Amino acid sequence: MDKPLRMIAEASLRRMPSYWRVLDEIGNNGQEFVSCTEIADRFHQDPTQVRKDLEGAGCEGRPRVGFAVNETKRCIAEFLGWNNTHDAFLVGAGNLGAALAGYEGFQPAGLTIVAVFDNNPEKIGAKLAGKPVLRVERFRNLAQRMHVQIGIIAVPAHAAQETADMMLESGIKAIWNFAPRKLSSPEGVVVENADLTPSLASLSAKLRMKRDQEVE
Amino acid sequence: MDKPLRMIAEASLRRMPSYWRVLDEIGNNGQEFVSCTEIADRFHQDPTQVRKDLEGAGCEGRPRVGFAVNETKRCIAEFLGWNNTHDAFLVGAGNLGAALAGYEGFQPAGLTIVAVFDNNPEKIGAKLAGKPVLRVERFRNLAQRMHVQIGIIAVPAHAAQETADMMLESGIKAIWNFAPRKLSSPEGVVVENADLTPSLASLSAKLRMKRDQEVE
DNA sequence: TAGATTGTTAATCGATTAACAATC
DNA sequence: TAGATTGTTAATCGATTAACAATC
Repeated sequence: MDKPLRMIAEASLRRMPSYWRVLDEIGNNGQEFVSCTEIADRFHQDPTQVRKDLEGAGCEGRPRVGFAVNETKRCIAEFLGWNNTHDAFLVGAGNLGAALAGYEGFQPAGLTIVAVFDNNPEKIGAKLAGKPVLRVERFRNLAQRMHVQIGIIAVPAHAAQETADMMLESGIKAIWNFAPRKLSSPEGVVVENADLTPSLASLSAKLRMKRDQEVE
Repeated sequence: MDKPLRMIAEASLRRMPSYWRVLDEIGNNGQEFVSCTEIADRFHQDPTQVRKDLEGAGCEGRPRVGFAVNETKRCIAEFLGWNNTHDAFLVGAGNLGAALAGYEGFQPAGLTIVAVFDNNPEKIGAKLAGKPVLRVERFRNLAQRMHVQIGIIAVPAHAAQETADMMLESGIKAIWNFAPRKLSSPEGVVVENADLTPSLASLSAKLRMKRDQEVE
């Protein structure tokens, strides 16, 4: 707010939730202050990196004392935009959609999936994790009326791009894409890919390398 | 196999599945050769990076002609360990577990979830996406008998570490962790975190920055 | 004051990008 | 041959890590 919004590194940004979680745990133990070293130790990470990351988020500590646990939690949440609650629409009522609709871990982030959309008549009208499943044709109208800004894509890969296009036409500002496909989208729209395939590739390649080493 | 196994960058590794997918598409169009530039254009990426990545995976192209589509697909699959099929055990039969058990996108990677484990008596004995749900106490014995090397964690955060410990005692060599918590594990074990929180943090922080900019 | 920890600047490291030579 | 594209080495860029000054 008072500080100029410097561009912070993507990698740094992605470490923030871990910091938040550690602070949450430490706070629940009744501890009021914590040093970067203590935070870093929990992940076998460099204390300097923690300090830099927190600085980037605009959090301030006190020399000799450390960072105030609750204040720093608030600061991270503020930085990540987790203090404003976000309503989101989810498209795709399959297995993955069901998991996302029912997942409770998004709560600290203030993310609430308020409705699910699908084009399968058998699913429409039912509930998914307590949320109504609606005809995908209703997305646009409802998104505009409710000022929903986040769209979550959990459809098969071949339908991902058209779903994204539809979302953008509906005024969606940010897309969280779980389909294994890169989306093309206009400049200025926030697109975050949550495709699991890179993670699986890393796992299996490392497992293979390990095996190859053992054979040698 | 013939080449020394150089350490390849993590980021490069994670780009491999996209290359494989593009090659798959191009191959299905009947095209036999493809240049790095053509691959790169699909992601608005640098052609040099594609070339470097493929080189790192041990794939070879032909000057003036490009990379042979099918050969390069095979090369990437080989590099990622996708030619050997992997059986995996999944622990946690909740929403997320159901999504993973039913997800078909793991097939190109040769990953098959053969059994699901849980400690909730109501779930045990049922099927999840066609796979049997078993008592978690049976994990160890079955894993050793079936030589299963990959364990997938889809339990709540507070149970993640004990699940990991149990897996490692059972001889599991690689853990794919979907719980939002870093795991501590001995050197040499492959642990890949698929926690969604960093992805969500990136999304919401960027959305907030965008909004802040518009206000100015 | 002394000492611990932050804040900040400098050095290192690695990944990405650019340049150019090799090749079919 | 000429030209397109690979293969490879060099330059740039950015992120991580180290060093040290500032501060309570």
